[in-house]
Amino acid sequence: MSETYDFAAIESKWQSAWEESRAFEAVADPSRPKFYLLEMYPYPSGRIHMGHVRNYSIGDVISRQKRMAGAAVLHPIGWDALGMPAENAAIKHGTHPQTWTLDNVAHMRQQLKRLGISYDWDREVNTCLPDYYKWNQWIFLRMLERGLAYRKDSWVNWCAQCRTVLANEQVVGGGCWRCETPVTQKKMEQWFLKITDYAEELLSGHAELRKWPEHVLQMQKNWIGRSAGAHVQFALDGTSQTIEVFTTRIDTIYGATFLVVSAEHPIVPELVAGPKAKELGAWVDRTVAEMRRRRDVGETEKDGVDTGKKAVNPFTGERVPVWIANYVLMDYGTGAIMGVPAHDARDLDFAKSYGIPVRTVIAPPDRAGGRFDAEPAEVYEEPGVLVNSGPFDGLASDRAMEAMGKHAEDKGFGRRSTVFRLRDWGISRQRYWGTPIPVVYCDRCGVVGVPDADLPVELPFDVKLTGEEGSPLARHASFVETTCPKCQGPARRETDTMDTFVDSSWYFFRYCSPRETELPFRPEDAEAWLPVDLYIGGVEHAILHLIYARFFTKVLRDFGLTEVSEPFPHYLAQGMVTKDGSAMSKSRGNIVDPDEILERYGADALRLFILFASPPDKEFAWAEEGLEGCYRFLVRVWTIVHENLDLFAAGSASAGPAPARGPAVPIVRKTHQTIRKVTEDIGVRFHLNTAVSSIMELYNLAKKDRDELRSSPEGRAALRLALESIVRLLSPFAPHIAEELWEKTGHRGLLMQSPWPAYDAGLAREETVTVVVQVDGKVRDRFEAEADSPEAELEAAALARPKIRAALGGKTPRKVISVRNKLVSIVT
RNA sequence: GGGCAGAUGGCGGAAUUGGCAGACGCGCUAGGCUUAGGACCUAGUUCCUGAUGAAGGAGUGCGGGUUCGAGUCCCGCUCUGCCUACCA
Repeated sequence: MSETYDFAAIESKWQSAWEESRAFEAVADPSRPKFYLLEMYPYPSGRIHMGHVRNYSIGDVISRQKRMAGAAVLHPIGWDALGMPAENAAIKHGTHPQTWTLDNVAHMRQQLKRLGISYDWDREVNTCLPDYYKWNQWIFLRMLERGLAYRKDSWVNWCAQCRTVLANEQVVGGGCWRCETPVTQKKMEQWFLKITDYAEELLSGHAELRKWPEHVLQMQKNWIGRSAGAHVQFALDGTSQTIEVFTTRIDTIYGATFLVVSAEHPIVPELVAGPKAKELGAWVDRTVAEMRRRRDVGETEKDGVDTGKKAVNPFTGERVPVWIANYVLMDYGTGAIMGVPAHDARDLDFAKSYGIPVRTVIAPPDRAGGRFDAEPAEVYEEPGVLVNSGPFDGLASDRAMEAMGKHAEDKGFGRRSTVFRLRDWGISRQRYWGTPIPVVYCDRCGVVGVPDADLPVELPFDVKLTGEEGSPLARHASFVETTCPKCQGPARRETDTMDTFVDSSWYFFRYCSPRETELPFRPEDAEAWLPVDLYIGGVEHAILHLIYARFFTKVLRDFGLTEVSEPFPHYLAQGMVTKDGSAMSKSRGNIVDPDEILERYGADALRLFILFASPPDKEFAWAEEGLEGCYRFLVRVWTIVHENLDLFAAGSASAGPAPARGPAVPIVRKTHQTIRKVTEDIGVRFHLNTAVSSIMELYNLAKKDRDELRSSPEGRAALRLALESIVRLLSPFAPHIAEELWEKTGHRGLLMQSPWPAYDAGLAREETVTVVVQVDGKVRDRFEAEADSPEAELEAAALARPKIRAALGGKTPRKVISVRNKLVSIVT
């Protein structure tokens, strides 16, 4: 009798219906609460993968539910469309990066539509198009004007064979990915953004991010790496030079038995000068090369040379040897440290290898005043009490740091200070498929920003991409040759392009005014939608993307374009998609292609399964059997609704007031409980898996009781209510089948545009509860009691139970704990 | 080395505030329906003892602790995953 569940026909039918009625359009409406739901936009690599399906399904459930619950929802999508893979594909297949990218976008857009994700496609942005990247350039120019963008020398990976710069991921085992030539380091002038100006605020802003996962905040905190300490100058003996060190433990300075400068430190040439210059110079060259090569490989053996030079400890006047070593980083602190082997494991490691003396200056607090080992074998890194430290003896570490910092300031050889691990953001990329950095170089005027009126600086289409011979733009004469906007004389364009993280640092603003032509976005649109109410995406972007986006937001705020300081007050870090115990990836060959699943089971089943199998923030393990289970559930819902279509026939009113007695009571109660649970699970807890299971429970009860229910008018009304509720509650998860059943049951208008079901707390209330009775911690009996019965009544009832009397065996309870609606616990 | 997260049946997971451990789904078992089915329906399914039942005991990685009561809180471990890594 009932027609079969033809998901393919149903899904395309409703996708068209939604599109025709513009049901996903975001319309700001001051009379309704706004809800900006954002998922991380994808890189158009060619096909949607399961990670995307998961990310976007989670977001879609929440946005659909919010929309039904009355919010004005902004749920946009776009494409992170610039970047290296397009260029690599172009080199490999001889296509143009733009062709390749736009083809991919077209395919992936169809895939997302086929999944039924409720995006406002009118707001789609594509970062590889000039009307988007123009605004990268505009923002860059404003930063340039304020000194937030600047040039400095920096190292890049260089392949001498291909004569080109390589990105880190193009360096494979220290060699070029294409020709395996060993990669060397080359110094080039590059553009940087001054994110360090915002280091303190990026850290203090965490206070507002109460709805971020703790571990993500911790990761960002480590990345920013704030350390309070002091800068101290050591005079280089026999010269007027000083070497400045940074230390977080100035209290240990009496234990400094040597000084170490990084092999990359600018003072190195001076230090190696002298009789052994040749030998030392060679060591330095070798070490620098080694350090650069090993930069991303972990810890290496500590290696160093004694320069023979001495530095003077300003606290003690003591002359200590100056070493050059491979374990001191140039780009942290000052590139020089004081070596305190007794209280720093790395320094001790180094001192032991070279026979440098070790001197204890901090005693553990519990042994202060006692004996201490002058030449300890073990490092003591904790705070303690100063010994061997002249006038500072007896002070606790924290007090000493203050006193000694102040002493250094008073004497003028140091200062208390804070350093950050965070470094300025190098955005120059020597590649084609990126946003051209909008400056020109004029021999007369120097570095000149391109005037706003000349934006965008467009990427020339006619380029040859070979992967060799430097940047493609640098070889493109008509791009490079230009005139200076200031003096009209001949000038050269900058040929570097921007890091694609620039694009993603503000795209969520662009969604608010996607077609704006005067500004990156209209402040009033940003005001209407931002901040993003919920941001969902993989934790792999927890550091870089999320810090850069927070940085850009603060910069845009300082430009006066927005009032918002934190763009994402709520971030949901979605878990990995795995199969057979490891992450789905091409290299592991355990990919499941969403297209194939859509073909066999449809979008609703796929969405339902991916949401049901685990909570959004946990790992999700793919299992085909589980998917089949969800598919079968949809078939069962389809079937039970069809078998009871007569209940929805014209004239039969919607379920009236629930009967107070009789067989309909349990299903009515369960229905209201389910509505409550699903509403909370989606809107408050984000536990979409338990929302689905509670809908299944409601189905199971309806199924079990259906024959009995159908035998009375009250029962029929209750069954109808239950079935209708299942359809409505299911609609954010499996929207197509829900629309179809909504229509089949005689409703007019789109389900997704009808109100979210409301529950009645009174009808959801259980009349009786099961009370557990424990004797000495063991459950001995349970009984039904009226809900909210007073504790004294429960206690009396429990003590009267035959099983409990047996368990007590005549003993008198010493203590009875009674908890309303829960249990009675008897202690003898 | 540092940081973080996690560990619950055969599997994915549930238990929201310290109060019935194992919801829901998968898988499996038995039965029904069927020419047949990997479809559908019914019942069962943490483990152990118990012929079945009744009943009892054990049980949330390991070892302690707090509590009338611990998957949940505290202390100490083990293992797994992720991130980070000479950051002075």
